[in-house]
Amino acid sequence: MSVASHHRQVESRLAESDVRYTAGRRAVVEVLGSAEGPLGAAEIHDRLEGQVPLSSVYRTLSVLEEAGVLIPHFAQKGLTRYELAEWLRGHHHHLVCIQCGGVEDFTLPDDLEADMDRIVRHIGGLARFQADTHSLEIEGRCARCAT
Amino acid sequence: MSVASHHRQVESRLAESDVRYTAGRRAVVEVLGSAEGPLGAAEIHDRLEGQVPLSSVYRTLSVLEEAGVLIPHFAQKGLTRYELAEWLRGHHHHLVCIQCGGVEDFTLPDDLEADMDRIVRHIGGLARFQADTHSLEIEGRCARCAT
DNA sequence: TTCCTTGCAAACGATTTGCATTGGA
DNA sequence: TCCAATGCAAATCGTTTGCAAGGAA
Repeated sequence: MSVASHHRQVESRLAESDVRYTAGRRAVVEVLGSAEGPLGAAEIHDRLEGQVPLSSVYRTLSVLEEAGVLIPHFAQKGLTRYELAEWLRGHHHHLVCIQCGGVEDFTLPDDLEADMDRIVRHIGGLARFQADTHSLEIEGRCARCAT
Repeated sequence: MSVASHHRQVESRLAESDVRYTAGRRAVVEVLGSAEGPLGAAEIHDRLEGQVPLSSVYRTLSVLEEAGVLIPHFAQKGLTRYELAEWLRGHHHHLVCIQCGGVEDFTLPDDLEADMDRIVRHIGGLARFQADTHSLEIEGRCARCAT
C-alpha cells in the first residue's frame, strides 16, 4: 500500500460525498499512512510541523471519520487517536502500553484470526446485539517500558 | 456476589494500603456493583442524586483505581468509564454501541473463552510485548438503537 | 492532635465552534 | 460567483487540583 494509492482511494471515497481532498487533508492522511499505530490530533499536528493549525487537524479528522476513511480509538484517558480504516490499511489489532500509553498495531496468524471470527460470529448470534466490527486490545508493557 | 460481599472485599483491599472505606466510597462501589456495564463519573454522580459532589466522585474513582478495585475503560471519546475489577466481578467482555455509546457486559461460553486464551498466550509469546490483560470490545448496535 | 477526606471553586487539557477570510470548481 | 475549507480566538466539556473545613483514629 503506497502513499499514492492511499491518496487515490481516499480521494475517490471523498468524491462520493462531494468532499474536497485538499492539501491539509492529504497531509493528515500521509502522516497516518506512515505511522506505526494510531495518532492523536496533537501528535499529527506535531509531525506536520505547523503546516496545519491544530483546529484544522481536528476538523480534518472529523471529516475523514465521517467519510469512513479514519477510525477513532480511545485507548487512553481523554485522548482520541485515529488511524486509517481497515479497507485502507488491512485488519489488525492493538497492543496498548499501560505505562507510556502508546499503541502499536499487530496482526494475528490466520488460525488465531479464525478463532476470533468464531467468537465474533457467536456474538452476532446474540439477539440483543448486532455485531459490527471487533477489535482486540491487549494491554501490557511495550519493549521500551518493560524495564 | 452480593453488595455486602463486595463491601467486605473492597474494605479489606483498601485496608492493605491504609485507605479508609468511607460512606462516599461505599456509595460509588454500590452504584458500580449494580450497574449493567461501566459507568462514567457523571453517570455515577447522577445515580447518587447529589449525595456525593462530582469532584469527590472523581477523587473516589482515582483512589479506587489506584487500589485495583476499579478498572477504567475508554470506549467513548473524552469519557472514562469505570467498573469493578475482575477479581470482584468476574471475567467478561464488552459490547459497545456505536450509536448511543452505551456499554454492556457479556461473557463468552467456555470453548470460545479458551480460544481467546490461545490468542492472548500467542501475543504473550511475542518478544516485543508483555501481555497483561485482554479485553475484547465488540462494536455494533444495541437492541434499543438497532431500529 | 494528626492525617485522611471532603467540598467548593478555579485551573487544565483536549476538543469544538463562531466568524470572517480564502480558495477551488 | 458560490460554497466548501481554513485560521484564529473564544467557548465547551470532562477532569484535576489548591485550599480551607470536617472527621476518624
